[in-house]
Amino acid sequence: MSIHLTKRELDVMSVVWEMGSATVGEVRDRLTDDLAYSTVLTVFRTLETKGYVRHEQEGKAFRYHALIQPDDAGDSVLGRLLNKVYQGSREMLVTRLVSGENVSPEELRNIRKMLDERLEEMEK
Amino acid sequence: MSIHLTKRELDVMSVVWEMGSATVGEVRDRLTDDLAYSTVLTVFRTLETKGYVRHEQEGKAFRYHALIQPDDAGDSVLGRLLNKVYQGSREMLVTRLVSGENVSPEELRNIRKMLDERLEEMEK
DNA sequence: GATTAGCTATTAAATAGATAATATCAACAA
DNA sequence: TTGTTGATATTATCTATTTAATAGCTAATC
Repeated sequence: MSIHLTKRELDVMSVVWEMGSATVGEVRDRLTDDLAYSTVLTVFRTLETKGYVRHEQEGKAFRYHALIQPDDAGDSVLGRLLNKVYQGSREMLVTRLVSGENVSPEELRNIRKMLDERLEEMEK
Repeated sequence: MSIHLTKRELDVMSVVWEMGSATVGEVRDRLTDDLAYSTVLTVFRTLETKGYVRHEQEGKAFRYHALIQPDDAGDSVLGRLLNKVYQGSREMLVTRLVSGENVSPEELRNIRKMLDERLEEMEK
């Protein structure tokens, strides 16, 4: 059972992940698109129905907490991207990922270091 | 203007990219889901309307060719994944990408090599 | 010339997703 | 008590997406 989030659901989950938890109002304030209060509420309710968030009362408002982690939501997207767009080649995917202008050498070195560590791990 | 493909559109484009070009029947045969001929045709027609493929007559059938490349379609997904799921951290994304069991050391080394080359390129 | 095979074209309909108006409710203030 | 405020709950609407039935066309075949 892989996790599927629609575009809007991802927008909302993203804020929840970033903030740790969030209310409808907080999410609404952070979204670039200007959505109605009830719109954001509706998204939260479907997320709750799907079991991806839970809420607790906080004053008169609800505070929502994530029940899934970013990786859980990312895997299905990443898998589809890898297979359908990059024909299963992780190298092609990463090549594209680091091909932009605004990618710093530090970031590249960090990624390389991570790979080194993972390779060492594998050879044990 | 970023390119957006729906799930089904991506399924179809994926076959076209892989084969170089494809007819409705060829795509239909390669999809894991068993769709009606007219269903695949409809997807091709919307892809053509959007300007993502063109067709030429081949015998009595149409042969479709891609007018967009995998990278073009991948960028919007990759960007959203990077920002909404991994909070902009390419390292986190790549870490997850290479964390599966079925990732070979060769693939990791190839990715590392690609990063080396890119780093050298940047320092020039 | 009628039939069949293999297509494309047209049209319809069901489902999913996005958006928000309006109703309701509870707490606090006047 | 009676608004007013700031939430949630309900309900509706619109658009996008997916799927496919069926109609129509053309070339080969009987």
